[in-house]
Amino acid sequence: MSIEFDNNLPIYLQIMNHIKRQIVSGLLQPGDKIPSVRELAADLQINPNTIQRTFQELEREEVVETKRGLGRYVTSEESKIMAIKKEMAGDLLHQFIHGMQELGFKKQDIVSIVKEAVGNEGSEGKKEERANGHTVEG
Amino acid sequence: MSIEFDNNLPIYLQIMNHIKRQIVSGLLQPGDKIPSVRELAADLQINPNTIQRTFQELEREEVVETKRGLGRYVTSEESKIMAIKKEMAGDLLHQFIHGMQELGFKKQDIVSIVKEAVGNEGSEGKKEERANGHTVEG
Amino acid sequence: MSIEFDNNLPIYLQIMNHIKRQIVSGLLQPGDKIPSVRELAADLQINPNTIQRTFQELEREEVVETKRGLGRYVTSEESKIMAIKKEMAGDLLHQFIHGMQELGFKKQDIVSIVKEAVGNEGSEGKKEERANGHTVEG
Amino acid sequence: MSIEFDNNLPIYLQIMNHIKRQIVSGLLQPGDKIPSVRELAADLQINPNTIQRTFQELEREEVVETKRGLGRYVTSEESKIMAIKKEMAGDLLHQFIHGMQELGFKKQDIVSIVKEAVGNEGSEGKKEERANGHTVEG
DNA sequence: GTGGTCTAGACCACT
DNA sequence: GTGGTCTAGACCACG
Repeated sequence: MSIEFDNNLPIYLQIMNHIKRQIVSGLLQPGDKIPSVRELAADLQINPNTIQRTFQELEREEVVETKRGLGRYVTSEESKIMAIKKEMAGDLLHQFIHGMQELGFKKQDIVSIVKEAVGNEGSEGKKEERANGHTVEG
Repeated sequence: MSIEFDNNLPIYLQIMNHIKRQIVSGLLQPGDKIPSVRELAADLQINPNTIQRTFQELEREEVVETKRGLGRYVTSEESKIMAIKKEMAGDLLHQFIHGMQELGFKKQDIVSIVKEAVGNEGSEGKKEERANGHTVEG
Repeated sequence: MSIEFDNNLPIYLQIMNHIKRQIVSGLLQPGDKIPSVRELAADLQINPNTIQRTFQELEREEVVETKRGLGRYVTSEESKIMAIKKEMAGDLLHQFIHGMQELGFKKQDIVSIVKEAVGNEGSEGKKEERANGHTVEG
Repeated sequence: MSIEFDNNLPIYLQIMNHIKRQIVSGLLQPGDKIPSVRELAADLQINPNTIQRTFQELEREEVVETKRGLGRYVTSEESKIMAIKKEMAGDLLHQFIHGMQELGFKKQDIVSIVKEAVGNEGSEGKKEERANGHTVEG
């Protein structure tokens, strides 16, 4: 596990999202044990306090649950996980479409840009090569 | 001009993005004068120093230029503006597709979700209700 | 650490240059921790915000890097430091030679003036007395 | 006449220096008439107030003198001009040598760098190409 | 403890 | 009027 951190967002939020994505995508299954604070802190080179905060928040959102003395586990309520998946997907979708429209793109532009992009984005590519060459009316 | 501010992101960054969107979408044309620090500060009820920082960063990105004693102006290099549009669109696109893939969506899912969404999103809707239109299997 | 401040140039720029010189000359080594904002502010009797700005600019130039919650460190990329050394030396050189030529000095004059100067400048001397050693015909 | 302005220094100072250099280098001779405020302002696209200030300062330094109703003229005291030349050259020299030493260059390095530079700098070259290829111990 | 942001209010240089 | 800088002091997030 490794994360590229973005300085404009609190680290604990970034780790939270990372874990939520792992759960939602099935990489972490309901009921799975998640790493301990110390373990994850060492792994990510992050202060344990920050990890602690991450887990607190995840618990508040009922994404993970603590079994005293045993460790922390992904919630086994699959409906909860589905709800999170919908929420996260909805956020991404809205942010994208709304953002593109603010940049002046029409709905049709957006669809075709996405179509084109999923064709190319099989291999990840460096951050700088992202803004690929399709041209749209100014 | 009015902006809904979101915590978690510095105000100066939000105003920066807002102005960049106005430029990229054509609402502010190349060579246009942009509001003065004091004017915008009063308008948005934000401290002038924060606006100053906003403009300073925009200048660093060569989006606006200062004419001493006269005010600030949108860059007249249209190629620069096009580059920013591409960059911002590319960022949105990457963030969306990458994010959706991390959530476990396949490329075809993504395309169809977008298609469906642009059909419904004529009316904006509150932030929380927006993910409801389409169903996704786990 | 103490700096003689010159008006006409912003303080934050003077401190920036001072730190860059310390790095380039080896006084601060790659990877070294640099003083904290509050520490340096107290040390130089300068407002912390001004120091903050100094460091922010140094970071933008990739001369220092921030470790969240830990402090700021001199970049460990030595090639970056060499590049800055070259840039700063090149600036000084250009400014000097260009300036002298604008004053009407020929290339040979410039070389001999420098030769003569390095001979005498072992002792520093006050700022005003320094141009007396050599005579130049109008 | 045209000047590249540097944003970190007041414009009137930059114009002052420019004129002083023209005088010192002989481009403007003792007793020559200098352009009027309006003329120079139009020429440089600068606010007349700024030019006015420039001339005031030059007069304070006795570099130019006003003949009422006739215009402004370069001082005819050649000794004054020589003094300015010495002062400006001394400033340049000190700034250069002192600066290079702060960067960690030894006196011998400085001399050889200058020697090398005057060999190449016959043609002016863009600002970026300045930091030429000679390598010096780290 | 660290840096990051924001507010409030001031002074300056330039047009 | 404009932007640029600086001070003073506050709050927050992170470790």
